[in-house]
Amino acid sequence: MNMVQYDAPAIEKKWQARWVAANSFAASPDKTKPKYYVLEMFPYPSGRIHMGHVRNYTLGDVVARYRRAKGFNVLHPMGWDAFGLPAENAAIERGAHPGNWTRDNIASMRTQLKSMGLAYDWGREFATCDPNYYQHEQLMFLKFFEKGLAYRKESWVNWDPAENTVLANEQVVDGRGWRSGAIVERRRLSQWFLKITKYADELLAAIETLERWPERVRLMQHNWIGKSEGARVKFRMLGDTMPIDTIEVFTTRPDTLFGASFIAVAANHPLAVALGETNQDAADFIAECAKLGTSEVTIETAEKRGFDTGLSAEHPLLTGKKLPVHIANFVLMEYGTGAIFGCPAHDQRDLDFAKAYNLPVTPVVLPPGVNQDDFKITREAYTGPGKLINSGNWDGLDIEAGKQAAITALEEIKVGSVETIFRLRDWGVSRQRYWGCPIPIIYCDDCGVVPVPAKDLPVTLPEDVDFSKPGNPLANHPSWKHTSCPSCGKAAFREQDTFDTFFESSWYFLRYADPKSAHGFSSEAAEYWLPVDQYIGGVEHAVLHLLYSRFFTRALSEVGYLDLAEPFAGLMTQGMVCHQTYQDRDGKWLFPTEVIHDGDDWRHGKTGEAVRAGRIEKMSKSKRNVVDPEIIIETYGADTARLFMLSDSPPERDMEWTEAGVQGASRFLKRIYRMVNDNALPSIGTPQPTDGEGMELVRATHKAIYSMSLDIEGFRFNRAVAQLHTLANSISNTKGKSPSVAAARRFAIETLVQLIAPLTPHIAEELWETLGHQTMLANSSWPTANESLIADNIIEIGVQINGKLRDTVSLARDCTTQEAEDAALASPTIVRYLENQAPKRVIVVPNRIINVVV
RNA sequence: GCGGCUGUGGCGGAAUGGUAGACGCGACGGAUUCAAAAUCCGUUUCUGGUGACAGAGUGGGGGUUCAAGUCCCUUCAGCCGCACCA
Repeated sequence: MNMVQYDAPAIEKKWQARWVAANSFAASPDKTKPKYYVLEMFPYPSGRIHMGHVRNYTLGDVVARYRRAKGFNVLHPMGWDAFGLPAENAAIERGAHPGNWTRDNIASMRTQLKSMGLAYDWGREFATCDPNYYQHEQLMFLKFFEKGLAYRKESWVNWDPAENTVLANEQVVDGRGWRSGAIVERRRLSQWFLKITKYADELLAAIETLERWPERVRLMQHNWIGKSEGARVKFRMLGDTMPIDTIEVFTTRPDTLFGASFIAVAANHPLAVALGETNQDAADFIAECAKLGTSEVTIETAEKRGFDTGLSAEHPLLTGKKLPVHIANFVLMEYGTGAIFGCPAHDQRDLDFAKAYNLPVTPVVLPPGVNQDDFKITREAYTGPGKLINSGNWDGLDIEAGKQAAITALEEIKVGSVETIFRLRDWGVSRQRYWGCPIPIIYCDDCGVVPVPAKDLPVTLPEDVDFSKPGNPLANHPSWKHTSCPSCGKAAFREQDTFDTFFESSWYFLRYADPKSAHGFSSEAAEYWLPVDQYIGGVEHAVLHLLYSRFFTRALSEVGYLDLAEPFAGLMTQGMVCHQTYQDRDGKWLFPTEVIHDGDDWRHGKTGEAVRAGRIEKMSKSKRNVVDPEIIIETYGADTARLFMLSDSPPERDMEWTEAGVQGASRFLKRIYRMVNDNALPSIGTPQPTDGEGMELVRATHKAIYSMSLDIEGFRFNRAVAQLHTLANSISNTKGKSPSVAAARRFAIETLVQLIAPLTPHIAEELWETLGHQTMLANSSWPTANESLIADNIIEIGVQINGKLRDTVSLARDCTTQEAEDAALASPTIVRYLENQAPKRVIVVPNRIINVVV
């Protein structure tokens, strides 16, 4: 027997080199072929790949290789989301230039990715920090600006007074700067915004069309956009000394207007601000609200608190009825108009507030089946359906009719109108950072905001920057910001902010379609390749990245780049890679490599001390429950790592990385390797048997092709792997030595190698070559199942009595109902159970089940 | 608080309303070996029984159906998202 060892590293290097030599995975320029665009979310070049990347890219690679084998022109690109904060941190901490640091990281991660054997078209690779990339988004921005899709306004930022810099939200920990520990202040700065709210309705409505998106992502986007339909109502202030003469409120319940018992405004509402200037008590209360707002814990437990301004407003429909005006801590300036009318009977927050401040509670909606005299609101507001009461001539209307009546009445006297508002805010894209795409704007004392002319693009980042001083290096740079006004020629300043890095990732999938284009991408290329047929990545991008990309596609269409609404036709969100955690006696986290498994106990590999094995959690550096993909690939090979990634858990669910699981995957590959190398097989093309044991193996093979194809298309990779095991078992269990069985064995083994190729491509190519083939599997087509061979002729059917399984009978497939019934009733077991009673009814579901009802 | 997802052997997980537990991991028994690793064969949902077999079983309770892990109602637990959104 020929005992060849499975040498994964050697095999993997060999085939990776051959794929490169043959340029196997370049997308074809032939646009007459049906296309398939598979995309995995491109990585931030942190320096090393982690298991999450391995899972993500393995999933994408299976899809890409499968579609290629199915005859599609596949686009499967890879690149780098290369701007971002970690590069600046490295610069500050280690003195590395962000550009060099990023490019070094890209180089090492590219090497790591290549060792995984991913079928990428590397010819399309780019990094978003390259001016060749970001210059195009500068032009896009200018076009957005022309169309009013980009604008400038004042907005709040987190300001670290110690570092003299702006912090991102995630850099603020418990109200303090993460590095300095200084208490963060809020400051107003002029910033750039993209008008995503213009598309709020469209982005919401089009969620319906995203049929191949996970329901939960669609829901999250739905909630994020947060559409509320209601009315805007004006309340006239009473008295002459008012800072403002009307308060506008937004409500989704205009039908409860007669239940209004107070008006409440946010602490930063213009009325409150005006009052705070003259009234010390009001100012104190406002200051208190501002303080509370910063900590999240207090929001959860905060009681409803208010400040009675002593002012009042008039009810718009009840002349003379006065409503007291309060400043309330639960009213948000950012939502609606920053003011509400309180209807305590039908809103829990209003009720809590009314009880705290002794305000009247008037029920105006009567639940069905309740007597009005018995209906009292005590602890809980009633928000359910019912008929209006205490509401003048609206009494008796249901809620919907009441809303209509209210709007009509308010419109008639011009104090209100229909209003729809969204939770979605415009996208603030300014970042006070160096390592990002410069915003191509010039500020001139005379001409104001002047776009950089297209001919002057790109506005590139200066390389010679100084991170030793606090603040933004772009602002500190001696010369970069100084320029002349494109319109009048006078000395002027450049915008010193850069774009949010979500800007780059909002169109990179378009760039891949045409990565060398001088215009970002050509509309012809986009028209052929887009939308992305299958997008794969983590669910953490369910809202921001995916929503911004959907917006960008629409905005780019509006300014003439392309004609497309939705960028991603199919989306798959993968689960996290988890691992058990380990702690030593002192509670210090230990790496899995430091720990050895000793019977049921864990010990420290070096000290022998007992180790506490903890929860299985998402791999994270802080808990040290990480496994380095590079070491796995060196030890077992990329194919083993890929196979294990796919084997156990469905892709959208979290998976647990275990040593036993890796070994299981490795064992299976070795088994297949032996199967090919240790079996004396007849030559290619030996005719297949038509009966006997060989025929059974042929059938099993066709079943495997059929099921495996469906499983890959349905993202059931764990089942696809199970199909491969089943086929391998069938091959092993077929013992016959006759030529016909041997021919069947060759067919089955060849097919097994073809089927496993998208999952573990290197070993598949190697074995394909061992089997005598001259061509590469990378260029071979997917096997076709002969469906007529899939169904067995004799099938085992369960026989139930009153729905309980009692026996099985063998029947010819597609036999008549009568034959099935007769066979069932002839079964000795069934006869025994029937005890001479005649069955009441016999239900026969052909080829499935027989149920005898007694 | 609101919304969503998930609960199936020791474990990961399979099951178009139709024979629950495919496939794998682990465990146990056996073969091979001087021995071990590797490999091969077998057993493995639980309870009772040597056994044929019987009973129970998909978080709990109820319902629809000839038939429910699957559909409906209800309840519990875990996870995720949003969160004073008017």
